[in-house]
Amino acid sequence: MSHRTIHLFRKGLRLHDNPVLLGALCSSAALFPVFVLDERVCVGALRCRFILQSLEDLDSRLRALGSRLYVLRGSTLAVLGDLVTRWAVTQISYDTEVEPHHARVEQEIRALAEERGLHTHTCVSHTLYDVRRIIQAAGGSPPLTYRKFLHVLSALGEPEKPCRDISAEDFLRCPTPPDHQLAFGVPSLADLGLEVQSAVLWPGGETHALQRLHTHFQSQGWLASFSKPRTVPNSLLPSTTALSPYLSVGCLSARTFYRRLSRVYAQAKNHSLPPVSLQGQLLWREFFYTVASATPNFTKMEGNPICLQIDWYHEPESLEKWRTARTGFPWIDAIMTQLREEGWIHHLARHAVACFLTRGDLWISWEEGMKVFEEFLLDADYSLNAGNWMWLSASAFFHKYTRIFCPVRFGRRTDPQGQYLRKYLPVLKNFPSQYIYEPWKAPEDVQVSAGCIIGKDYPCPMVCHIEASQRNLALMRQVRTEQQKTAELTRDVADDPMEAGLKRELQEEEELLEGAEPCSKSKRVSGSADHKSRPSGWPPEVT
DNA sequence: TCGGAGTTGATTGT
DNA sequence: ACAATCAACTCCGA
Repeated sequence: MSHRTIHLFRKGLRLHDNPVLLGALCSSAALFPVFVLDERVCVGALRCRFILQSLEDLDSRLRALGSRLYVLRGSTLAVLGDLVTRWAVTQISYDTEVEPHHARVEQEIRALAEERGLHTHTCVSHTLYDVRRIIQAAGGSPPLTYRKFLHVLSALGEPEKPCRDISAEDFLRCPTPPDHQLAFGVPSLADLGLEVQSAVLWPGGETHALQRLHTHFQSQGWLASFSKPRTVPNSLLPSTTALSPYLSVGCLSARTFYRRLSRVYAQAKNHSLPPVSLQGQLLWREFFYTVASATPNFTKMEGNPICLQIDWYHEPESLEKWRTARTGFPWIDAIMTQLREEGWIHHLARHAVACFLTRGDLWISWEEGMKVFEEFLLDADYSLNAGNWMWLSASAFFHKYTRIFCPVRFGRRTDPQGQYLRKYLPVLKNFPSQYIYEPWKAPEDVQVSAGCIIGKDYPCPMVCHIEASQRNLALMRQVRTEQQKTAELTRDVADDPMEAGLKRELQEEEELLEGAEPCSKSKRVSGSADHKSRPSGWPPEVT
């Protein structure tokens, strides 16, 4: 076969372990590497910068092999339809992705191919396994706990091996047509109307990804003994690999990383295991991809069958304080600052701010937090972001909601001097360590000599953590009791519709007596005024 | 119906 | 630093 092929890059911005591109090259006399920049690529400026850098890198790696990357703007389908005609294309290749937006585009591509009589070439290479195989092996529905997930995987065996790197020879039979003009170059951030002030800590691209990977593999002992809960959320340099941004756009292949870890484990006397090991982290990624692929409305609460239905508060001002690092809790604000400026924060730091926003303190929907993370995280990912937000808000997967992170003590445990806080919140840098996690408790003279008056130079804490978390705990208990009742009713309906009807009437009567609104469709705790009111005396007067 | 497990709490004591 | 204790929820399998 000698096709004229468009290889559509979406994720998978790499030339190592890229089986679809390799396969397409083998069957092509000409191949056009294409990336379509649509508005979804430019959600946040930091991430957009990262993606543009990744495209630049891909282009220069392709150039080294005698090819070029063609970057176009518009909708994928419209761009492809146009290029197919212009370049007399006979085949389109692309990685199969599971998230709804990408799946929709794939459907459109298949329809286009059908209409124009084109070949398509595709398979999965973003995850360790094709998650459809996992779901099949699990009997049709995804496992909702990690252990069960691992159990299902044990029946599937090891993930597929990464394929060989693509070399110049692979491109020999398909030279770049001479019409690669300025029009197909990678645009700058400014071209897209975006601007970023902060320095580049995580330069995008396969080259950087492989360099970072290489550096980590110099410390094989560290890789083998890696244990996630033991890593420190507030170290000044990442205590984990921080390869997630590269994995998220496929600058680094999860299969390559996994395989290389297997080799290290084989050499090590003993090594850590999932869930805490490094391979365990890749399997967490796989876990959330699997569940997300089989759950409708995975990034929403409503219509999401695995998500607890909660009447979260609608408090735009509180949300904005959290988003812009003005909660008054240095631990929370430092993390949000690192997130906004650098685009990467440690997993446990994500726990801290997510718990604070949702079930811990503010009782604001995890969807709001998810959107903020989507805007700022370099590694923002449809499945992982939503999955972890549901986890942390105890909406799904995780149920021990009585375990609430304390926004003062959690950070202090691993950084009692508050170095991390001083770095990201310089306004607090002169506070004595004793007060730096709760500066509002510092006497006036201490505040004066630190050059930072609480309530003026740095905000007062926006809530009383003890009171808020106790109130939220009670709310959560209520939600779950209500939901349990509904579940019982639903079960009864299946058993005995008549009796269940009676029971429901009785229950509604009860609720009317209590002054609660009967709500037959979905049981939610009412976010009534007494829950919403903040304790009067708070925030404390600044003396 | 009961007991054990669930990726990583907080506090207190050694 | 590590262990025991606290107080405690949901799900699942026996």
